[in-house]
Amino acid sequence: MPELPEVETVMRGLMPVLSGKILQDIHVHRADLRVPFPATLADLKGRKIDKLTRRAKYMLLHFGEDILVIHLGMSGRMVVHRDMKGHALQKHDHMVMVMKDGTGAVFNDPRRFGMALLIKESELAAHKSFKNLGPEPLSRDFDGAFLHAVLRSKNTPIKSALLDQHLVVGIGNIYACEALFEAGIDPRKKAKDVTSKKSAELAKAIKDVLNRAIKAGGSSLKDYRQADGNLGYFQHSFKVYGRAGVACPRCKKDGKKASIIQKITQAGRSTFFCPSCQK
DNA sequence: CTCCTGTCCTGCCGGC
DNA sequence: TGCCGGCAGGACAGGA
Repeated sequence: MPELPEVETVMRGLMPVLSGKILQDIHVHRADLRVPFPATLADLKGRKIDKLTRRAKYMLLHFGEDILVIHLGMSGRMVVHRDMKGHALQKHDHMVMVMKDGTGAVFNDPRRFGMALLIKESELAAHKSFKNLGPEPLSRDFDGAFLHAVLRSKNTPIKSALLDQHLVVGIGNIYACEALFEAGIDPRKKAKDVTSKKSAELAKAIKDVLNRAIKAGGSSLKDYRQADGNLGYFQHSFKVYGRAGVACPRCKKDGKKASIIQKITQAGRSTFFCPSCQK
């Protein structure tokens, strides 16, 4: 679920409740996620959260040198509460953070694909989850020239390449489909065959689609929620994702007979695209 | 090495 | 209504 825009939205929602605050208590109710919670989370009690940052789809809560890294996996949520005293534990609430001022945040994850890691700031860059990550797509490091350069050696379909966090981070199944539609690129095209010109268009489409999604507060596909519990709105803007069988909005706009959005499987994941607009 | 498949887990939806 | 198969936003190990 959570791709870059959703993680960014959640992090922004957590900031006013967690940043600069003292963590009074942290309870783990269920530690056996797919990656088990570290046993040392309790060491964070009494410590201050200096700041929250994001890298790829990871949220980083900085407790001085110690960083609590949270990944939401497929179904994870972080929900803030203005008053933790009144919070009754919900199903799949695996970790609860209570701040000294009575506010708090709850990590809830039905499928338990999410994770929490405790990493020293000095060891973050060398950590296996971080050391091979590509650039942030919204940074200046990421542009058409960079994208073209990393795609050149890839024999895999462009859609699959966009999901590879070693090339560029933060793009998941939804935004890969949406960006390829926006750039007019066939998801089945080999990454190495994407031209320099098309790479530039794709880089721009990725930035645009991610920025628009962040502005909308993330998508609300299925049960995604912002940190305040509200739904995001970007799902209403999907042009192709989840729209198999529906008329392509671009074909339709051009007044011609609209093509129908197709759904195919690539590398075990669903891909949605317009067979006419995407070449 | 590169690339794809399967797997982890629960919930939900559609079909029968 | 109830059961069951299929599918879901991510990441990574393992095999070809």
